[in-house]
Parts: sequence; C-alpha cells; structure tokens
Amino acid sequence: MASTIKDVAKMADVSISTVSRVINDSKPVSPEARRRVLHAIEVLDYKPNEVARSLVTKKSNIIGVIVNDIGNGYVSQVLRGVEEIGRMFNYDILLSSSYGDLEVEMKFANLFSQKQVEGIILISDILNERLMYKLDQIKIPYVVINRFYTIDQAATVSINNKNATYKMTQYLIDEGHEKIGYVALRKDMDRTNETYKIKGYREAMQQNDLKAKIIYAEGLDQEAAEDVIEDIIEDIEDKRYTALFCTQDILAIHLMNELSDRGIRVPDDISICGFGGTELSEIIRPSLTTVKEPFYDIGAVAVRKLLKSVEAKQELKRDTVFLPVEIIKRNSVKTI
Amino acid sequence: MASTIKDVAKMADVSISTVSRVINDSKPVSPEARRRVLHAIEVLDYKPNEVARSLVTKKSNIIGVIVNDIGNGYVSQVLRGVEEIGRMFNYDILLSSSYGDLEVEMKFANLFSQKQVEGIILISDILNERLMYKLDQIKIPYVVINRFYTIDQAATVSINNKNATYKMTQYLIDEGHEKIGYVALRKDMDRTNETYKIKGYREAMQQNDLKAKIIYAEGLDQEAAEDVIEDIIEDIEDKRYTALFCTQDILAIHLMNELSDRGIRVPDDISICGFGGTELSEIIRPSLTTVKEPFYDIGAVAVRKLLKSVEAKQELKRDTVFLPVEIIKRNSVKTI
DNA sequence: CTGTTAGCGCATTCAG
DNA sequence: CTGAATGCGCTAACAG
Repeated sequence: MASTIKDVAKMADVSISTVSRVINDSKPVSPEARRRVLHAIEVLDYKPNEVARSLVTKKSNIIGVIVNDIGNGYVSQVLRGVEEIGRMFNYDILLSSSYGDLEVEMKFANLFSQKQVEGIILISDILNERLMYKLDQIKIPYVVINRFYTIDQAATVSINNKNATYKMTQYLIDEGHEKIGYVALRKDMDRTNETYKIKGYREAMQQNDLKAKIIYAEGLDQEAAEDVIEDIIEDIEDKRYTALFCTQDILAIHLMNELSDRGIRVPDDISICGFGGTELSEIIRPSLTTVKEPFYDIGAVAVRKLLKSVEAKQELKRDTVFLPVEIIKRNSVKTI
Repeated sequence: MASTIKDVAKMADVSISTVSRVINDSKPVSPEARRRVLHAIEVLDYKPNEVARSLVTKKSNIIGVIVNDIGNGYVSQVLRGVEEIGRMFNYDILLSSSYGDLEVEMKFANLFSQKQVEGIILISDILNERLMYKLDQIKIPYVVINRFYTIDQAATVSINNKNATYKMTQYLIDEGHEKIGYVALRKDMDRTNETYKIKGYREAMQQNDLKAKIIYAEGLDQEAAEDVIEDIIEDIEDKRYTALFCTQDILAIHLMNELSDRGIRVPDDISICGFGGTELSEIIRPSLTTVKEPFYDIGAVAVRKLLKSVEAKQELKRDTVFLPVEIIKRNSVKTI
C-alpha cells in the first residue's frame, strides 16, 4: 500500500495539516518542521493521492478529448498540440474515440463529466449538435475543432478557408495557370467549409478574369477520385485544364494516382495541388504542393483557450480563432 | 452545481445508502423506494461523482498510456486498439506523449500513479529500462509495446519478427526471385528486433540455397535511403538484385522514390517490399507489398492482458504474446 | 429491506 | 506557526 499523508505526519511527528502545508506551500511552516516533513516524504516515497485531492479541491486537472478516430492523421496531429500545451498548464488528457457515433459521443461526455473533467475538446470530422447542446446544459466548457464543418455557436479554432483557397489559387495563377479547376467535396455543402473554400477560389479567379470551374467529388477515396477523373478525362486530354486544385490532400493523391494510371504525367501534363499539408503530401512523388493547415497549432490554441477560461473561471468566449495557413510549394505544380 | 447523492436522497425521501444501493444495484431495495430514487435521479439529472467513488472503492477505472509520439502513425494505430478494448472493460485512458524523453516518461509515471491509474501501457520506439524498473517498484502493472526493441523482462505484445521476414522472403523466392537483398536498420542492433528479422531472412535464403546479402541503412528517412541507393546503385544497374526487402515501409517508400528519380522502375526493373503495413504502403504507387503488423490487435491484446490481470488482482505474467502477421501482396513485387 | 455511521486521503477552516 | 476538527461525495459495514 502506498503511504498517505497520515504516515508522513506520524513519521515527521507533526499533524497532517502541517504536512499538507509543506506540500502545497500554502501557509508558513517552521524550518524545522518542514525539514522533518520533507525527510519523511523522501523516506516514505510519499506522493499525494490526486483523487483525494480532487475531491476536496474540486479540481481534477484533467480535460477530456473526444475524437472521431485517433488513427486519423489529422486527429492525431491536432491531438499533439492539445496534449503538449495541456501539459504545460498541468492538465492531463482523458481520451476517447467515437468513430463517428453520435450516441457514443454523448456517452463519453457523461462519462467525462462524472470523472470531473474541467473541460472538453472535440476533434471531429462530423458535426454533433446535440452533444454541444448537452455540454452547454451540464455547463462543461468546450472547444470544437472541426476540419469540415463551419461552427458558429461554440468556441472553435479554425483557419480562414476562403482566404486559404484564395491564396493558393492566386499562386497557381502567378505560376501562369489560367485553366484551373477546383475539385470540391459535395457533401452537406451548405454547412461545411467547402462553401468558403469555393468562394476563395472563385474570387481569385474572378479578380484575374478567369473562368471558375468546380468539379464535384462524392468522397475522398480512390473510388471517388476515379469517378472524377472519368468525368473530366477528355477535358484533361484536350488541355482544358492546366491545374486541378483539390479540396483535400488525400483526394489529390488519389487523383494523381488515377492520372498516372492513364499515362498523364503530373506536373508535366497537368498540375495538381492539395489542401491539408498531411505527412503524405510530402512523401508522395511528385511531392504535393498544398495548403498547410497548422494542425498542431489548432490543437494548441484550442486547449489554451479552453484552459485560460477554466483557470480564470470565466465563461468561454464562443468565437472562432483563425490561424494562418501556409502555401507549401513542391513539385506537383509546374510553372507555365 | 451538480447534484449529489444527498440531493437525490432528500428528494426521494430515503437515506443516501438506499440511493447508493439502487445506483450500484448492490443490495435489494424495495420497488417503491427504487422507483422514487430513480425518479429523483431523473429529475435532478444526477450523475455519480466518479472521483468520490474512486476514493472509496480504490478503483479509478483509468489506465495510463505513455507514448513516444501520438502523431506517429504506428502509435496512433496501436492506440486505437488500446482505447477501444479498454473501453469495453469500462476503462478510460489517460494519455501522454513523451517525445522520447526518458526523464519525462518517468514524470508521467509518477503523475499517473498519483492519479491512481490501475495500469500503464507503454507504446514507444525507444527503450526505457529505468521506467520499467520504477513501475515495478511502485507496483503498477504495465505492458510494453515496442516495435523495435526486444523486451524480455516485462509483459509485452509483439509479432514473431523472425517468422515474419522468413515468410516474406519465402514469398519473394516463390515469385521467382533469387537475388534478394535485405535492407536493415543499423542501430542498437544487438538489442532490437532487427537481429531476428535478419535471421528470418537468412534462414529462408539458406534453405533455398540462395546467398543472403544485408544492406545497412543508417536511418529511415530520405537521406538514409539516398545513401543506401548510392551504395548499391551499380549493383542494381547490373541486375545483381531482383528484389529489395526493406525493414520498414517508410524506408521502402523512400527507396522507391530514389529509384524512380534515377529512372529505375519498380517493379519492372527491381521489386521492392516493406514491413509494417502502414497506411502509406497502400496509397503509394506502385502500392507496396509488405508484411502487415497487426497494430490494432497489438494494442487490443496488450490492454486485455493488462486489464485481465488487474481485474483478477493477480500479477501480470511477464511474457511476450506473439501475434500473427500477414503478407500483403500488392504491386511493388513482380513475378519473375 | 433500510438508516446510521465510519472512513477513503486530503485541504481548510478555526482556535490556539 | 500548529493541531483538531470538518467535510468533499461516496461505499460499505453494521445494526436494526
């Protein structure tokens, strides 16, 4: 059995209050008593029981993180930021993965609430409004991180999607491209960031007197990429596109694969760029020119926002913090 | 303020013991009392405080997971298994990332111990013997998951590395390859699994009267791949290798990239295969033939082993559980 | 079946 | 500066 504050008190021949005081440095203790206490702590290898402490202080120093899927590269990158900054604030992370099940997420919220987490971070690709409503009800502060959906009613950290696609489109134009297609994801579009992304693209095209052309994909996987390519293969062969700007790296990569299977070379025959800046985009050949989202920073800023409000005991501001993106210029885009 | 057991008792007009009994279903309660309690719980939206409960039951239902880096794909895949199975046992996960700092890992162990975790899972690429020693001392059961190092003194889950490389080598031979090189990682080799991997490869070669040839890489990154290729480029051009078996997927992919840069086609000019079965191996073109390590299962089995021993309150068996691997046949290997 | 009591390990009044 | 006493929210004897 691990030793308790009582054991230390007995050994140091003081009361448990005194021991508590030297541990927390909460009130003056005579040098002599302190010495004895410290010595006893050392000898007994005493470590305060955080559970007992939490019960009385009502501070668990734990935040809950509910993610869609830890195995997802995006999620785990954001999680890095959350974990590292959380730790700087002396908070531990209770982690759970919902695999997209909304009901499961609700259960986790309850569980975490029972474990007295001081706040929750949601990292997901889906939107769970009921969960947010519930968290509001039980008054647990939370920050939402969602790559796809636009969140308005909660504290969240994101990038300026419109600005991001604008910049990339402008970059392509600066490289001499005029026939640029944007491959968008058609899914729940009215509530997702895709709307903003398309706006940024359109705006850049318009301002350069270029014609915007949106190509819709039904998903991000290989199959979706195949469909897209089949739809536009003739246009590509007829050189009616010099560049394709994809809404996600993974889709861009699948597109490149499909193109390559059909003997179309990137970037010689057509330029491709992505969005995300995932690890993949760097390793793939040709390496992918892409918009780098600051995943780590998003997590870091979110947790900082959360914990600052927790520590200050004042309500979380329900706004969106926007972080800057970076255009990573690599080899999938050719200068014309 | 959230409601407590007292509030429920008062509202249901029973004692707190009765409330506790219906919550835990620990002792018979009259239907009438139960009804009233349940009603009160419903109305007050009462949720038991797990911290208080932990304090008295001495069960936190939390396990600590110390990882090298959550951002690492291997780690996050294993973590999936740990999380999902842990949850089946009704355990939550306290997560921390050490980024390879041994001292930091020691601190986490202390922290977790103070938070009364019931066990710890170590997922790492490095070896921290002091940490294991410490966990033994403070008597926290733990399971080690380490892709690289061979662990003998602790409970661990792994694959049979020798058998795995044997099988892949045999597969290559079955495909008609005779001049097969094995690209190994030269680093701490006497304590890592590389030794076993090489053994498996050698054995398969020997049994087929083929000459084994080990090529050493100094790392897994692009630079290391470049060095390897430079070392053996002439041998490759002279067709003195028909296949290269790489000790890790990522290295195989970098190798493929380097080869492609030099105009050598995979698998037409040379076959390549990897080890790991990471997401990358599937997406890359040509898709990589590889040994698939069951990352998810490794995590799942590890946590099951840990929790079974915890629940049974009997000491963890300090052995290695071996899980089967699978040869994934894709397009980077050509039949000769 | 039920209520009273003690106590988990600790922080924090309140006297001294 | 220090100790005794109280209670955080809950479970688990114990007595009825």
